[in-house]
Amino acid sequence: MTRVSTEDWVPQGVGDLENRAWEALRQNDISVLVTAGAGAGKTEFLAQKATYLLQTGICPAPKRILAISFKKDAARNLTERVAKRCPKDQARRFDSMTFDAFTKGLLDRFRPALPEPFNAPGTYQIVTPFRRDYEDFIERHSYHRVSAQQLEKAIPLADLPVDISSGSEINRALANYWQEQLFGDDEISLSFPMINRLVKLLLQENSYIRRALQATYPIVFLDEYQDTTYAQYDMLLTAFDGSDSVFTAVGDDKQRIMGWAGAMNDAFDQFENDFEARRITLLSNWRSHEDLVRIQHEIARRIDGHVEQARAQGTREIEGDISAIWQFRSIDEENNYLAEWVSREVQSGRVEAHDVAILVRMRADQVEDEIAPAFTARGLRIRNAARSIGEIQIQDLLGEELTKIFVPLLRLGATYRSPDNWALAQQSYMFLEAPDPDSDISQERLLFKLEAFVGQLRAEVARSQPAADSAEAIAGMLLEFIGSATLRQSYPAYQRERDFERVWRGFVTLLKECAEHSSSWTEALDEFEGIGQVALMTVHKSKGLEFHTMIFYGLDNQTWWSLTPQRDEELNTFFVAFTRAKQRAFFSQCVERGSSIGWIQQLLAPAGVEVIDGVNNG
DNA sequence: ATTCCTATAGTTTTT
DNA sequence: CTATAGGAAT
Repeated sequence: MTRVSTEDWVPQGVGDLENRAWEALRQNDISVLVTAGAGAGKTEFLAQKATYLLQTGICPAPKRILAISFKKDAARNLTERVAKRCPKDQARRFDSMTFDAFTKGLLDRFRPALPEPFNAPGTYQIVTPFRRDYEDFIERHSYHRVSAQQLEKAIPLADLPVDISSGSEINRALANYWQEQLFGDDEISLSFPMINRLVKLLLQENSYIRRALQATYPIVFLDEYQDTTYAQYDMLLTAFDGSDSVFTAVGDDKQRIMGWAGAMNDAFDQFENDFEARRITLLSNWRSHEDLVRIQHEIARRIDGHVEQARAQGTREIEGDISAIWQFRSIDEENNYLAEWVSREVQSGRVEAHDVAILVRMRADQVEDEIAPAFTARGLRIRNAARSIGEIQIQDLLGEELTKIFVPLLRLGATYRSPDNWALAQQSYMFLEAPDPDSDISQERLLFKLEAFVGQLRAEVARSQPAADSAEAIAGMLLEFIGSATLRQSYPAYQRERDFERVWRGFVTLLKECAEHSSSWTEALDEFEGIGQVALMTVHKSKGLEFHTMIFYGLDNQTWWSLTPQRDEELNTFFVAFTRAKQRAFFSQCVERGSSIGWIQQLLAPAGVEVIDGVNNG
């Protein structure tokens, strides 16, 4: 279709790229490793590179690009950016997904092709075993020389089938564990590391599937590469063994925060060796302004003595303090001050509530209970995106296709004129029903049906006050109209009943909850979508996100017990938190919870970050 | 039976 | 950093 020559191609939707980004973009015959600090636009770079490869025909139809991210947010973000920049038929050849979605997808399609006994028939459930579960298993079978931790660590590393010929106890325990997970219960129970091992086996044993995969994807992107686990990397090597596929990995060693979950220590060196990759470092920071970048550099230098100074490209829009450590005497004092401060900032119009994030080191649910009352008292709501609604977290639920289809319909039901939602509803309905493109009549008929349904929905919404019952009834209407069979056929992720139910139940539950404490349906929907709410999440969850103002809740030696100069990954976590801020980054510390962390204060002091008495300050 | 010492684990994610 | 377990010393 619309093909552009490589010389004529220009970046889409952004001003320009920095020189090194251009260089990395034009490396198409060899693999590249793009290292760049926070806010360098690594994701945008991948979106541009995908656009370039698709538009210039370097990735010609029917070949596709595979982009692998860690988080659903990130994967979706990439899809959306490419969709915005490319015509439909090109954007459709860009497959962006998480590592786990990629492996799970392969497993779901090819499970019967696995060798015995791993092709055991029947549905499976996904489990996330805790340390306790491994301990129970070990105790039940009396493996005296094996610890729960050993077993847990061994699962993602051991190739299948587990070799028990050596007679080592850990291998016998492993083999037995697999046996039990496959045949011990009515239903097969698999954890993500287990799915990874099954897919590795599948790809290793089945050259047909492997070759098909390689032929489909001559180009592979890896986002947040620094957090790739040994198991994931091993699976990738197997999948693309002997292929000519060209890899582009982007990442930042300073943001490596998943070591505890098995992320590689030497990911960058390994990649350079295995893929004969060229390493390119980007220097810009598009997210934060100069004054913040200067502070970030102090932390970055502490993590990596050789790090290059980033070039700040963001503009400072805020007067006064842009970073400080706020100290409080009691938790009450702290909560009230923070709520008051945020409320004042929102009311003065300096920042929108949803552009403020409260980050915590751990236990977001607990912190939510602690601070929410102070915010509610001032008319602000806290959104804990990681809160679980049944078996799904709010942030994941909001990104689901089901939500994207249902929410615009609900909006139409709750308002009279809403062209945007009308367009969205029409678009997804047409996609789901897939009418004959040549038949105007069938398209018109569908539009008519949709209009009639929205009419019914409006009547129902007008008739009922927002409440749990009415919310459930209205959600039921939606599902009946769209049809669960249609939904499940249209999206591979909903094919398994389990996967669909998990999302659907989460949707209904959250809608009910929001309806219960709202006085209008519009308000309920705003709450559902998190509009006008202050985000609360762990640092780990915030990876890859950005906010106008970041407040780190609890910079004390109890919540950060492991933040010591010896544990480098903890400093990385601190760095990730700090670099989420576009304009301002504050930290709160409270004597009631623990004492201050001297060396962090000393690290930040030269950059002008002061310790301030939180209450007498304003 | 009690106290005292030392070693160790805990947090954070992915459909 | 704290909480807790287990062993040694009282």
